[in-house]
Amino acid sequence: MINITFPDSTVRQFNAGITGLEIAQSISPRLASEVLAITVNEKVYDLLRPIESDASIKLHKWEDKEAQQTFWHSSSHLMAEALESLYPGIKFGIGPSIDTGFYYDVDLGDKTISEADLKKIEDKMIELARQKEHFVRKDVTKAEAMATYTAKGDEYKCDLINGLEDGTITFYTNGNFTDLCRGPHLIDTSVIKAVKLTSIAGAYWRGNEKNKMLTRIYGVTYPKKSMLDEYLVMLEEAKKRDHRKLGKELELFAFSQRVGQGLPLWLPRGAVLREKLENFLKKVQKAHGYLPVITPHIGQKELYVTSGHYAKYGADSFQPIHTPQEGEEFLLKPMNCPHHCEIYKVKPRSYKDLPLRFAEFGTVYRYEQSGELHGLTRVRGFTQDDAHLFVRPDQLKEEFCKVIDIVLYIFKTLNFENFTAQISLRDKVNREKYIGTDDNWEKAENAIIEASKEKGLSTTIEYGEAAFYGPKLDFMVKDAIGRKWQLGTIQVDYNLPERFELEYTGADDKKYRPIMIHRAPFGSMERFVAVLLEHTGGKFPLWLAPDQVVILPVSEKYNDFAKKVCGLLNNCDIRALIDDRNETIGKKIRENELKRIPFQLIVGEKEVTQDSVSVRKQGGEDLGIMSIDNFAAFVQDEIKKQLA
RNA sequence: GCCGAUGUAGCUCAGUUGGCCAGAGCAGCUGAUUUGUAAUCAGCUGGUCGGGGGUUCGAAUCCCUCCAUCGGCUCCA
Repeated sequence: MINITFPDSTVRQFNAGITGLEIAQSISPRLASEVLAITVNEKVYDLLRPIESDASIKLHKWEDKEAQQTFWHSSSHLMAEALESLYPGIKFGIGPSIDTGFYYDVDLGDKTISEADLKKIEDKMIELARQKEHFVRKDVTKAEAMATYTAKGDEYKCDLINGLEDGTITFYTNGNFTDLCRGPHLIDTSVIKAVKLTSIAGAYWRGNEKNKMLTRIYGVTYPKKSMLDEYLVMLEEAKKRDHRKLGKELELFAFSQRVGQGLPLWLPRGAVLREKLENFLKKVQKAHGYLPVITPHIGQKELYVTSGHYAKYGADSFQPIHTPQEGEEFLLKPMNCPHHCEIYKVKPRSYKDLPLRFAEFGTVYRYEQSGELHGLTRVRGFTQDDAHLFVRPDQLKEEFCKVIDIVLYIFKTLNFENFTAQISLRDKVNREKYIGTDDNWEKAENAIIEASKEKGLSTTIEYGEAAFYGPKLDFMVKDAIGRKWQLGTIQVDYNLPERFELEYTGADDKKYRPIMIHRAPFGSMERFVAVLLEHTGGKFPLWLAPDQVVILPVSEKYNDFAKKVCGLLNNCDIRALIDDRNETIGKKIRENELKRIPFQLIVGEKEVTQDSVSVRKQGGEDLGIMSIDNFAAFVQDEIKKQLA
């Protein structure tokens, strides 16, 4: 007999060799029919894999990530089986589950596959799924595994097997398809009811651009047709919210081939939006003791040689600008920190001066590969809401906490309710790519971990994700339709103070080295606006909306009254404008609705007589007739509430 | 940068296998209308069909090349 511990800590005894499915059956038939995977001592198992010794377990239904991963991983094997039957001789790379769905990398030889072929593959998958094919696990020796794939002529699988340890290799078979695979898998294919192959793309074998490019087929499957439909609706919604589309429609930003790819042009409405965001953050920063600084867009090459960035990124950057006479070399600044270090150095600093917090909305230029550019989220010229804090070692944690406070305040104000923080540390093994001493790294990593804990953040730790000069804390937000975005970042840096020989004088009159914190709560103005657009679908909070109120005269007769209303509102710092085109009121309402202007004021005969306005909220809600003063007070009150 | 796809008026899109002067809706302009909560009517203007080169009697359509965009990959200080 073995002891099985359940998530609620109860312990029950079973015969050794019991399976997850049998445990579920012992609880209820319903559970047994819904369970998709089981975690045994932190490892996800097949439901039919025997459990031989004492273990703590958790059964997973669809709602659990573990169940979805198993489901999608099995789906990728199902797709592979369909592909093999439709394209004999096809070779397989890897086919994992991903956040939503799965993919499989395949080598079709001289055949090609296009979007039009996906339907055929989907149909085949459904056909195979209905045959209730069991996923059968089999332990194999390394030699056997190698022999199998050598015979099959699949060099990718051979490559994978080479990297595996003998005794840990397993095959899984479903129907006519056998795959090298660690598992786990579903019991059989019959639970896969709905299939959608979403796209095809090229992907290098093992992610290395020197290797052959394979064809990657993406797909997603669900246990119910309705779930797939829901997912497809979400995708449609995401398309509608695409910031590139909204940015164009709402006239916020544009790109010009003549100006250059990846170089956004901010249109008047976008510029207002951006200015509001900047002012909002400036106010918060002022309250937190930040000092504004301004630095040039270029700097001598020597500056970046000193900072170490030139050695690391010089070759992949915009190349130096040469002066005509003296042969000097300047670089477009790829970051603001070296400039801020020089500001630190303009005079001797005392321990009493610290922490020093230099803030700048600094525009930087980075040569991103052309295939990487994407709307406002990945550009070649962008403005960071940057600041560098120079602190004493005893202030590090406290300052870090304060920065977290600012980030949290911003997220709250902009209604990002769902966020997590990712702590990025050094790779555990591979350490040659990082600069700085082990001792300093450890101190910095601990400061981040402690500060996050103190602030009660829900964090994940990623090894190997740190910047080359220090560990960092990144904030990931979930937008209105559940997609994850990385926004703010806080980074500890022991390296630049060293390279720039930054110092302060201690109470004992000795010289000490400050620690630097890089931080950008928005990340960049471009990226933040993009995420905000997709989060809100273009319906910005009132305080941010480029135009807050539009006044719609019912006919041209009321234009003068509209002007008076507009003037009064503008005097109250409310951004109002008049739509005095010679159009029907219906058309004006429609078009201003589409511009997502928060309030529409309809003025006609009735309003003029009563010296008042009829208020329509974006979306159609009728707030009735109000005096101009009351409306202004109402708007100001709403804004105050949003910024509280 | 790599693989694949796309590029027709300011915007969204038609344009059969190469064949008269390249089309529509919206936007813009002009006029009529003076409007009450999501599109008033009419007329007009607007295009080197992404750029360049080629094949052909003839190219938006076929080929080459460059550019840009989109989906991925790699990358992201």
